[in-house]
Amino acid sequence: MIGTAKMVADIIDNLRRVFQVINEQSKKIERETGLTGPQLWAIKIIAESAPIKVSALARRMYLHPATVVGILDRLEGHGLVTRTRSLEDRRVVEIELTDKGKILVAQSPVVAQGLLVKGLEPLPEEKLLHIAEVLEQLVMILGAQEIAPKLFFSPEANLPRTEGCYNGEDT
Amino acid sequence: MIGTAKMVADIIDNLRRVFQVINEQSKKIERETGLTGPQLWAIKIIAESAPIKVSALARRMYLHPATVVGILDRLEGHGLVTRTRSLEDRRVVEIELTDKGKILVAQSPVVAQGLLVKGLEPLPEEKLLHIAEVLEQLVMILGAQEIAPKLFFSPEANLPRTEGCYNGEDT
DNA sequence: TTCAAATAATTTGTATTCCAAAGAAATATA
DNA sequence: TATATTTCTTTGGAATACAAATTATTTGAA
Repeated sequence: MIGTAKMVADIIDNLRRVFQVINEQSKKIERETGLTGPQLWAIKIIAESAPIKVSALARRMYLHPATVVGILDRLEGHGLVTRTRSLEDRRVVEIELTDKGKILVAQSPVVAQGLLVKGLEPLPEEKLLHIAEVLEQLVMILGAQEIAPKLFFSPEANLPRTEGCYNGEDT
Repeated sequence: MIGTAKMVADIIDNLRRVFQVINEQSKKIERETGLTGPQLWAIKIIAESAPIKVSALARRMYLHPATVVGILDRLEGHGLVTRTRSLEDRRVVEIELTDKGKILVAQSPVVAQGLLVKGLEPLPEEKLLHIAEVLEQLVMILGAQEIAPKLFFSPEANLPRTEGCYNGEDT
């Protein structure tokens, strides 16, 4: 007979393992691309949403704009992104990927997401439904239903210590 | 009819949500205790294993000893830990919690682990078994079976970029 | 129209985390 | 004893992160 306590402990242990693999994958990518976690995180968001404003990027990353400026400096230094003053509103700076940046993003593997996708796809629908249900339940337990999912391989442990200070919308 | 692709995407989204809640909880604790993530992580390990050597602590945290020295400096500055030269081997420094440190650790809530435990415990065994199976499957997919689970609220995204350099055992 | 307020990005200053490399002290081994 | 190893610390450098101040621009109100 398996006790409740033991099962709860097992569940938590396995969740930890999942997280750890994901983080390790992201480290590997860091070594391969030469970019740090936040830099990679930023460039992925830019790839998704270019052209994007500095403030919008900061919001998406849950970081202070000043922090993002530094990250952008480095990405620009690597020739991966460009900054352009908007003609419509010259206070605004629009960030885009260079060709080099696009290639890097395209090449940088999908990390643990890839591992997961590859592992999940071949499973029968029935089993997938199973897994989906369980995760949904975990999310409910954590009261996380309303939180928008973010990128995985982001250094979320480095999230800012205080609440975000930019709450507006894009555009 | 629900497509495979959609279910896979949902699963990954929900994993992200779980991940994020845990990190947010840890941020909250940071604000409450006034300690940063690594500091809290360190002090928790010290609480578990005191007295612990600097090298052992570094190993447990997967950090470079030099990094741990800095963290210890700050914890010592806050009056939370003590450093004592070992009498047996005077190269060794043994770290222990002060009373203040013990109180802090005791008070600092168990974060997302607590949320999970509280949410899981009341579920029927049957359901727990379900969840446990699914997570085990995810772990298998990620090939993470052999990885020892680590603390949750640790800034694992900040793991060292290179392989660990201390491989010995405690004691 | 003019001038104050708000907005957007940046700069400056400070703290922290992280590592590598080099150093000092103690211990172990040849 | 001489050499190597272990243990911790120091030094130096890069990146992340925020707050506060700054600059340029736009918006809005008098």
